[in-house]
Amino acid sequence: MLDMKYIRENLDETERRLRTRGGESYLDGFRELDERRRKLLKEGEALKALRNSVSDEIGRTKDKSQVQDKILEMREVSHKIKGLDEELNQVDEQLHSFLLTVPNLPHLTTPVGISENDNVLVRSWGEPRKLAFEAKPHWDLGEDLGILDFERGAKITGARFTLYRGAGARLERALINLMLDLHTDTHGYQEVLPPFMVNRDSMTGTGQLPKFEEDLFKLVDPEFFLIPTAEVPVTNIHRGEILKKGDLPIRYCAYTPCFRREAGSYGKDTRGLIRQHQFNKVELVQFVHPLESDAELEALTGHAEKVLQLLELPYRTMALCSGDIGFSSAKTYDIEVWLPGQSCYREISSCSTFGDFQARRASIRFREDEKGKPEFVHTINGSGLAVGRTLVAILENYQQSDGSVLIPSALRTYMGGMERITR
RNA sequence: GGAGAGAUGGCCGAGUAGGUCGAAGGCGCUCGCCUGCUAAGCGAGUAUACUGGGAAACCGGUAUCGAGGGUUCGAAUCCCUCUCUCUCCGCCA
Repeated sequence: MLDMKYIRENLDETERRLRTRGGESYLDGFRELDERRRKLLKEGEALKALRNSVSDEIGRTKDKSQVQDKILEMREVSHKIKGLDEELNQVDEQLHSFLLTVPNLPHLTTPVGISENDNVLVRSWGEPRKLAFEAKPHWDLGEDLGILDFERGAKITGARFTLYRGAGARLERALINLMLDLHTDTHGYQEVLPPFMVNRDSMTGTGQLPKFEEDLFKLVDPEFFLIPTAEVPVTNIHRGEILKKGDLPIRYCAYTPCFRREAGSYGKDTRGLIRQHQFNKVELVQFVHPLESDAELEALTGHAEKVLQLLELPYRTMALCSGDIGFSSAKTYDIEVWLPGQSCYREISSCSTFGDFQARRASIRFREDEKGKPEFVHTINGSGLAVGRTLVAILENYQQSDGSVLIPSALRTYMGGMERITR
């Protein structure tokens, strides 16, 4: 959520920056609602002040017969107040739900552009492997090796669900452990294991709701949502809290499964593990001082990249342009891993700073000093990494001409010493 | 699922025959005084949001005692609904 006062005072500038996201208009109607709200507020509060002081006087008068006329008068005033309050509540609600649907302002360093074609290459690491034979896509490798069972997954649940078996299941688990160990032991994150279902307030706090309900799996009674990313429960750990300056930065990492409806992507990536309704992810989440967020985003992105370096998987890091960043994001780096089976780079991590956008929605604040006013923290997060896609990258990059797959050396202890997956 | 208890400021905890309660008291914290170490003692301060005024320091108004609604001139206090927490029973990984 954007700061109402900031919008009020910088309406044109804000609108201009929002439009770099590609939409037509974002703030139509704000001015009218805002002015109407303040008018109603002023009127109602004046009447309440009157009522308070007269009621006080009535209370101090022993002989109530002397103040009968005032009681009657205040009855009228209260009636008026009630009407004004109702009107105000309506306007408030309109304004609030309006603000909840306005996306974040792009960061000043976010490249301006329309689509993913305008994203900017920041750096690349490793050489895309040239295999001496025809590379197989991971779905063929996985089925041939008997470690990925797409048919059974579809039978058990439906499309975009997969059954992992044997070394495949073990590899997924090994990756989760490798990532968690790296981030906790060397990058200084605290591991948390949050609930996988959250309530509406949590989804609103991080920005998934109210706008993107159709992307979520929802339970009806009680009304809970399956998390689409650990960002949601982990960021909401501190919803409604005022943190101490000394607490910052707070760094959490969490393994969770993620559940996404993938509405609107029918027919896209229908084969293999790339786009599933349920996938595993290790997520990095930080609560930082506003002055630190830019630097911490760089650091966090580096933490995610480190996983790929350990696994010796070639990747590149892209700065997403204003037209391609997500609703809540101010700035996003995507890390894309090279997939020889498909001869392309695919997103394996997305690292974003949200500025105070989520913190304002979720009311996560800190005090600069003991007596200071609470200020909003900045939140940043990123995948470190998407586990299923990492498994895909390993299968495709480490495949051998005989159809077997070598295990990257960093992963072997986690695989009980296994060096190669064979049929 | 059944029965009961409860939700007050950073924490603990008063306040329920409605008015002087944004809320006693204690702890914690901040600042000052005092004390030739640490400690103790004394004094003052110590919620948040919105809103009006002001360059600012700050001053005023309104709201908030789990959430929402109701009764009333007036509600932390009365009524209703909901949420959450705790205890006991049942069930269960």
